[in-house]
Amino acid sequence: MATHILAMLAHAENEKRGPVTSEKMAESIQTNAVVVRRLLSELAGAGLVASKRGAGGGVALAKSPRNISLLDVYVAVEEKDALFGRHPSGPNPSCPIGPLVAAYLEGVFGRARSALEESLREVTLAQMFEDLSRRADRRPQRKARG
Amino acid sequence: MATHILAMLAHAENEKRGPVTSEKMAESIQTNAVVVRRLLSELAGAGLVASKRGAGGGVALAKSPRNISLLDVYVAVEEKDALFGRHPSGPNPSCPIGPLVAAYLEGVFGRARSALEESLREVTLAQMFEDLSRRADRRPQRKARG
DNA sequence: ATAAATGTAACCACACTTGTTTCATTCACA
DNA sequence: TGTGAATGAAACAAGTGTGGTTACATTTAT
Repeated sequence: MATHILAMLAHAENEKRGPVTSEKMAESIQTNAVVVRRLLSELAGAGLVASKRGAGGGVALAKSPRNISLLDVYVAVEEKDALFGRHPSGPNPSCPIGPLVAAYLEGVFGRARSALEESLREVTLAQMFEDLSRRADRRPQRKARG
Repeated sequence: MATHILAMLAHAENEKRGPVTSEKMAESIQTNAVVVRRLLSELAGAGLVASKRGAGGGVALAKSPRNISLLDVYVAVEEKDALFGRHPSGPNPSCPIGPLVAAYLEGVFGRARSALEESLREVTLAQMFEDLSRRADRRPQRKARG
């Protein structure tokens, strides 16, 4: 959803329209405006978007889409949770291998996470937007062009 | 937890002990025996463990630990969920880029997932067990050797 | 002033996971 | 053959996380 929002903002910027309201975006994403604003709040906290309050206000990208990577989005929105589950109970003194297994898996999944983040870092919003536009052009068989 | 269980089973096999009860394992993992059995049920469904019911029964590895990869475990236990969140609402006809963004991200995250699975495939239970044993040997400063 | 818009808090609904109890079933063994 | 040990599975409670909704304070252009 966050990526969808940013894609819309990039699109708006591309067409030199003004700031977009959370209402409009919620309509497009088919969710509630507050949900959008919750995400926007996280994105704003990461410096990716800037909002203008009051009438005629709305939200726009805070940086060039060339300077926003998917990693930025990922970190802003998803980074908080552990991504891979471990068992909740703490280490058991009677079983010394418990923490060892945990550490081992942490290593394996940690490397995978790093690789994921590397590949996300290499894709910018501008890049994705361009890819998407090209793909949309190459597929005119949609019933309505909206 | 599943990996912890399998490590214990590998350990039991290594010491030529009989099948291990879910009760014992629950004690070591510090959780309920039913929780262990739930995991064991998934692992058994994947052909990784075999259980013997009745008195003197328990669970043992169904294959050599050299033929069980961490990918097998991952697939057996975690594979069902999407691992990366997408928004739940279906595609919106009024916004043609929605599904495109979703597909794009699916591509990016799909590649990451493949890379993770590749790296998991290369680590066998036997390998991990050996690494862990060596690490445990090199760290004798634990209070009790349990 | 008024209307439009964000920002935020509170609450509900839903799903998922873990933990727990309970019961049926299976099997070894005396 | 009876008893106890063990798995298998169902049902339920509790905690957590997310999305949806309402409500309201705040800001701002007109």
